[in-house]
Amino acid sequence: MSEKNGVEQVLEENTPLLDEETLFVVSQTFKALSDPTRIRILNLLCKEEHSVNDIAETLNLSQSSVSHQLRFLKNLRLVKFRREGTTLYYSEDDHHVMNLLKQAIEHATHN
Amino acid sequence: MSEKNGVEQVLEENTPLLDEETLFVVSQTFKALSDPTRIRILNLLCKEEHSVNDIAETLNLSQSSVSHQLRFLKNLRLVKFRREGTTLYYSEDDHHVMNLLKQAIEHATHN
DNA sequence: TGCTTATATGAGCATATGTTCATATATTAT
DNA sequence: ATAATATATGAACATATGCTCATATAAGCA
Repeated sequence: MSEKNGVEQVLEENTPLLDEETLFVVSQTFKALSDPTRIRILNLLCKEEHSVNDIAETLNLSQSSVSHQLRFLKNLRLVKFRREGTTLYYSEDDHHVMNLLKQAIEHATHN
Repeated sequence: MSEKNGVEQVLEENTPLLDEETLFVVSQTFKALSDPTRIRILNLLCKEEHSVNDIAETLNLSQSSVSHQLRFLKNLRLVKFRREGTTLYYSEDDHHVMNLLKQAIEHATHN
């Protein structure tokens, strides 16, 4: 607080200021979870893999929109996919982030 | 997947589709955590309360920017404040959301 | 009351974001 | 090779977001 000077700031057991990279990673992670469409997609992939069209139909979204969002999630390595013919099956790829989502959903519903 | 029809969707032990309100609450929560400035502020308020100017100076942000973000966080009830003369001391007000942030920071740094 | 300090607020602006539309690419089957 | 199906992609557009600047408000003090 106001009575602290620089020396105390260093010596004290304190919450460290976050470095650029941590800040970037954390904000990116939460940004991925901050959009309703992506939340619905991740929630769907939570239990089992789904094809792009399947996701689109189940969630009433356009194929294009789903594909764009999956690219976004894939870039952050939150989802992965396997190919079977012309069909791509997407599934979750980050247990930890999925856990954050589950906690938030649990908290939002169970209250 | 594709072989499921509506009835099975209901009967099966399945990840339920999220309702509008849950979707809104969850996305709002993560949106709050998706901006570097807000993350830095919350990280600072994690341990102890801080005045607006203190936050601004510590994090090298403008007073206006901090005030705007604090209003945002206060609207979501993630922070609260107490007055002491002309000074407002802000502190955290949602242990659960703070926990999500800590987990993400932990994961980002400890990797 | 007037002055000072701390904080809040609104307008304006530049950038980011999410969607749609049209089209491209890729795989399989004929 | 051609057609059909599944998915990806880029441009365009509307809206959201976060910052700054100027100014308002609010509390304490001379």
